[in-house]
Amino acid sequence: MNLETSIGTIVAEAVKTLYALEIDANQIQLQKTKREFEGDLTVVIFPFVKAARKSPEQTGQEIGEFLQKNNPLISAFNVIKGFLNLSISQNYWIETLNEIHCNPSFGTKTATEDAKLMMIEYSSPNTNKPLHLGHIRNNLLGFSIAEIQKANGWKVVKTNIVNDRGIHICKSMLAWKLYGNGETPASSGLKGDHLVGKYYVVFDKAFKAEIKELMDKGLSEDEAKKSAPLILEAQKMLLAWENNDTEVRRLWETMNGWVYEGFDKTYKQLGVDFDKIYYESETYLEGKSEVERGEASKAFYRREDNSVWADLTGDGLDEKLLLRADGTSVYMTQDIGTAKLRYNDYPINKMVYVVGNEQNYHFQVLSILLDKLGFEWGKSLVHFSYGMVELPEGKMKSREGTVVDADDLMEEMIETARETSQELGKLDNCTPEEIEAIARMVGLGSLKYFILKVDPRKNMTFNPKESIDFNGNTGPFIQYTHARIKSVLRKAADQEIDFSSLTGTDFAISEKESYLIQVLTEFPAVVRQAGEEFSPALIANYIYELVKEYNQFYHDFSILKEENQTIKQFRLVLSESIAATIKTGMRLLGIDVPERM
RNA sequence: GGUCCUGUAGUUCAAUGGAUAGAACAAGUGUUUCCUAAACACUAGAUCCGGGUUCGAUUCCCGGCGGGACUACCA
Repeated sequence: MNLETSIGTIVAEAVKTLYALEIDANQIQLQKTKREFEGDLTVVIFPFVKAARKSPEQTGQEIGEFLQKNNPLISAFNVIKGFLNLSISQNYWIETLNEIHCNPSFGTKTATEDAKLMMIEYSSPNTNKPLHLGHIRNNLLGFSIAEIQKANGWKVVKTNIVNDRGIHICKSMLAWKLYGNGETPASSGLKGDHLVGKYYVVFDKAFKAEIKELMDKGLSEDEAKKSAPLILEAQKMLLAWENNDTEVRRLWETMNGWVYEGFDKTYKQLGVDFDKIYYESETYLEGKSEVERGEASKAFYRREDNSVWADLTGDGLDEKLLLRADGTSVYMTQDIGTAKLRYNDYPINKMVYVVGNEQNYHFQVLSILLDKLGFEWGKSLVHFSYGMVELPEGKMKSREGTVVDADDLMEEMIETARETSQELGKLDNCTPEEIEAIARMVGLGSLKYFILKVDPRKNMTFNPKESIDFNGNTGPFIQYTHARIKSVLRKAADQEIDFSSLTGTDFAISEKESYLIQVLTEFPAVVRQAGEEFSPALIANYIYELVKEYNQFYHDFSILKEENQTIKQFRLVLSESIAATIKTGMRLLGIDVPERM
């Protein structure tokens, strides 16, 4: 039984005995005592004052006396206004630390044989442009959520759906064919995804020029967009693709191959991966046949122009197109097919889509459509809807060239970390490989922490110039603390001090130390909550608090110079437990922590 | 127009309905013969406006005002 439950139970007992008030133990409001007051844990008294028919102060006093008499864990108490502050005995904290220290998987669970399976879709790139800052948030959130759910005992399958077909893909193919002169990643030195992205932009420019020309000739903008030779050519190419035209298919495979090679590098650098990748080119046909099945079962209907629609007005939404008049599929069609295939492939208990909040409507509709098609899991899809990353000047727009490229950004962060390390001169006796590995850990740690510490549901601002920070509430601050603890532990090991466990428990510790243990004990609950709320930010903020507290301790107390051997051992055990928790917590965020930096 | 999200120091972020709204960066100042100063300490600075519910509201409800997203035979 943990501390909260045991205190909750005894408080419930107290109010029952004193005031004949029946209250459930987990309804008791408990909170960590604020720093400026004496105590560890606080009971909020206000809910009992009515039944007690006494002042909050008096009620608190009575409950406090009851608790102290009946629970040896409570060493002292005080009442301020309606708050009963309890001090917990030092022995409790010391023994708790020992338990934490002995538990290598503290805070996390491992999936059992019969654990439920969660599939998490994230990343979902288009093969016509390189990944940018928005994708970074998506990838980091998806990966971290997967780690967090695993730590909560789920089996997790990480999946990626690649938008590898469609008119937009044909655009870059066409531009390459027309203007590329056979350029390849090898011949140009460009990363594959960047090369293809370049031709997507080339297409857009040429297309715009054609539109302007046509408009100058008197066409309306809409007419111009529909009749520009380039777009007609792209549509022809899509049709050829759908008809398995050998030449088009070969070009498609070649260019997508370049892109995948590029994406793989980016994913690897970012430290994310997938267990199963789906491609829209392999799922869209399934979607089409599902829509046709839905039409046959009258869930959907066909219009005179031969297009297929779902009427969602009964659900408070509009009508939704599912197949175009020419029979080709749309985004929604493909997502239906992909969902079905996934449930065929895996015994999914929970399906989670990590997709930006701009697609809230899409997923609302998807869920309803799958339900209408008779899939009992349709309504249970979870859209993990996260906020956009904005730049100080507003939203990123690829066409206006204001996107922050993922590869460039990561490289920049690593370079800055490299320079900082060099300036501080702390790695002078490390090998070049070690220095490089640390620069990478710190640079990426800074970026990842910056993104993940923010509540995922909120939009966030990224300032390329100012957001790169290695001081304060940042990844490197946490990494630094870990490295510093490790350094102390190495020295202790050199001196052959045994800190494998506490040999005694009968000694006095400071408030700072017992507080640190208290913060440590919260870790499992934070991991659980982060899983329930899909929020890596909770873990990030928790670790920051732990680290900040530890740094104060480190500054004010000596570890290796402490003369009392028992206390020295205690501080080493405490430090090692904190280092382990930092490492576990950061691992849940997908951030590595170095042994030295 | 409709639906949804959002508004906290100069800036970027915190705060299960609880005590004097926390941090970090930026500004100003101090701490290194001492386990890593990428640290620690100090100073100054904020809940968009108006109602309501409550013993208590940044949080919940209603109404304004501001910002954003969606509302495509694009994905």
